[in-house]
Amino acid sequence: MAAVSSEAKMPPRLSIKDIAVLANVSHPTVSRALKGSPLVNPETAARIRQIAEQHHFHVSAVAQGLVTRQTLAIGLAVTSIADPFTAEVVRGIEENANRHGYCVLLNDSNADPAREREIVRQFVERRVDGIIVTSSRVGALYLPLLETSGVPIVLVNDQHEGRSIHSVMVDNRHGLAMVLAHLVALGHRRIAYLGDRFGSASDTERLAGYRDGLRAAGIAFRRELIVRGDGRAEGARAAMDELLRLPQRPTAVCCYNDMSALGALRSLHDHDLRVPEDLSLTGFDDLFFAPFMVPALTTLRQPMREMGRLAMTTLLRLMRQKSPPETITVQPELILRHSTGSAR
Amino acid sequence: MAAVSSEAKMPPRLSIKDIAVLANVSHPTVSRALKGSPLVNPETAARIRQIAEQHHFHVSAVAQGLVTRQTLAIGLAVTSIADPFTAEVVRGIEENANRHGYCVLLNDSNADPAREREIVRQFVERRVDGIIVTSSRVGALYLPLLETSGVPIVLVNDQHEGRSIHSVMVDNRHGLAMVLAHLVALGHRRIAYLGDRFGSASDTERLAGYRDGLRAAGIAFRRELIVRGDGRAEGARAAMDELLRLPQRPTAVCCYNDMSALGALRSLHDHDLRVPEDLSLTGFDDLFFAPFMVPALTTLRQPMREMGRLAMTTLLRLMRQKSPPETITVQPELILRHSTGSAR
DNA sequence: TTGTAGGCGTTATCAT
DNA sequence: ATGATAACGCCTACAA
Repeated sequence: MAAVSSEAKMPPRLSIKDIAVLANVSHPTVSRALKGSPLVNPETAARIRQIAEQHHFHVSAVAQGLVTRQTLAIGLAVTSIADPFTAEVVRGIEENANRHGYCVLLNDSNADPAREREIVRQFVERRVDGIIVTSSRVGALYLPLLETSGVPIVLVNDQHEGRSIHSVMVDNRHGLAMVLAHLVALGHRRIAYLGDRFGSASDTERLAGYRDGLRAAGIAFRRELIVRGDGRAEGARAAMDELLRLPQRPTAVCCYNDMSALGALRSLHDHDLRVPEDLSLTGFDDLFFAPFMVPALTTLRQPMREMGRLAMTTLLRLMRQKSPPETITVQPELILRHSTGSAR
Repeated sequence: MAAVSSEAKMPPRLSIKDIAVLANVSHPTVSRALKGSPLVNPETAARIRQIAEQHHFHVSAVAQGLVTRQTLAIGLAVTSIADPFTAEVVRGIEENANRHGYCVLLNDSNADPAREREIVRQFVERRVDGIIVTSSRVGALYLPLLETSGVPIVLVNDQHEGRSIHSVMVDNRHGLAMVLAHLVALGHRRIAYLGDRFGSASDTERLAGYRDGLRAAGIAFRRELIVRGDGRAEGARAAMDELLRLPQRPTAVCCYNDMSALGALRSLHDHDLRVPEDLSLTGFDDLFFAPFMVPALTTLRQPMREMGRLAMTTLLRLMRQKSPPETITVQPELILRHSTGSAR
């Protein structure tokens, strides 16, 4: 019967040995020539490269990895690449990694801690030189793995309380305090916080900043002004609906992030409320759509790409030489646009 | 002077041989046990696994890759991971890849064709088992590489004219024709197209669909109703400004994509024009923010995640057995929301 | 069921 | 400047 094989006449993968015989030299020489070692005659080097090229030869990074014991690859675990915030951070990491000759192994945990652990395990199996995890809930759990495998790990926006691991994050607390100060200056006193419901550290910290702001202005904290969305538009919309059912509604609402503000704004429009005339609204992140919302959103800019770069820079240093855990905190910047105005 | 070395007492990486002596068996046995081979005594297998675990041993995927000649990794080159459309596609790919035991090597070309080529070269060097490229401008250029390296490639939304390579794409032309039909049914006759300026195939095809729609309705094509943005909000905003300077402005505007619609809407608001009362607006993609725009955007939904899955499924098949180039076309779905209404 | 031997494609360490 | 030779850590016959 006819063979079903599809590898018809797949040219048998070449190795430096093949190139070596073609060039009439030994394979170590080919190896040297191909990586531009100075200890090889320029002419023969050129000839070797010429031959390699015309045979479409590419050295095997996996063989290299085996002997050099470094793969020049880093593992990157994210909670959701479809999240614009994450995507920007990834961009910064990727860019920086590439510039330094590293490749990025991307894995999406879909916000599942168990899956996240599995991913990290796979990373060490693949012998990545370093690992970055964004918005991890289980950051601390990596410590043992880190110890035994020796693979350095850096976290971006660690969501676990109590850090004992390298990480870069934004100053959530101070950020929200700034927002509050802004709102208070506009005359607001009845200010709500539309948060997240998953008990992430960022939410906790932002809420703390909110309370700091209240305290600084001598405004009493009122439990009914705290509602919980899910960090995304749909959940925030519902949370805002809830807020609007209050006997006396707030004059300003601080959202956990821009995604939430997007959903909240939808709710306000549906209730025929005008922003900022009837109610002021703020976000956090400054995602690409913030300036295009109607009205343009006042928010806290998080230097997302820069944070990615920073994480990678930290990792590069760690891969070179390990050092004690350190958390880098970057400051958010208050971007004033048109969703906030004087209190009525 | 004190040593600066940081590799203090890094436990010397274990290999199956080490586990072998610890378990008093030969290394092939360890190898078998660790991958659950049925040809090893269950008890010894358990013992071996136990030992491996307590020593935090993880087999080296790179060594495996060297001998099995497959890395169980695929290369994924994107034009920009920060683009929400791309991010969704990546999600679908990643998800599907993982389910089948594959890892994803992500690279962002930043829309630079030269960089894209370099990335693909690096992929073959790293011996990925397959490659996916999104929105490639130079798809056809991969053909030779594909031939010589034997690495299968699948394109998502190939932007190059004349396909001779595996790819999955959306039916751009039919999509825009549907939008036109919708608008025409609402009584619009003066309909503009706000496109992209980079000569991508999607833009060309969508424009063709626009003209199809015009023709079907017996409406003459008018050059002045075609303006060019850049596929993103800012460029589209400027393009819309331009459109509004026309002596007689259109009653409806079809945007190249949702990002463009976002920018266009901003411009309309700045000109105190109401949507859809004064002007109808449509997008393409149905990104997450479309339902949250004010008014919610009527647009063509592209099954982004599904397209990613599809691309991966195709690649999986190709990695198993190569087959002649085939382009899979998916249909977009018209999502009616509130940015379109009757012509005045 | 288990062990032995050889090789996957490089780099590294010696010589020459 | 170049070559032999030995790893790197695993898998796959094949033999026992």
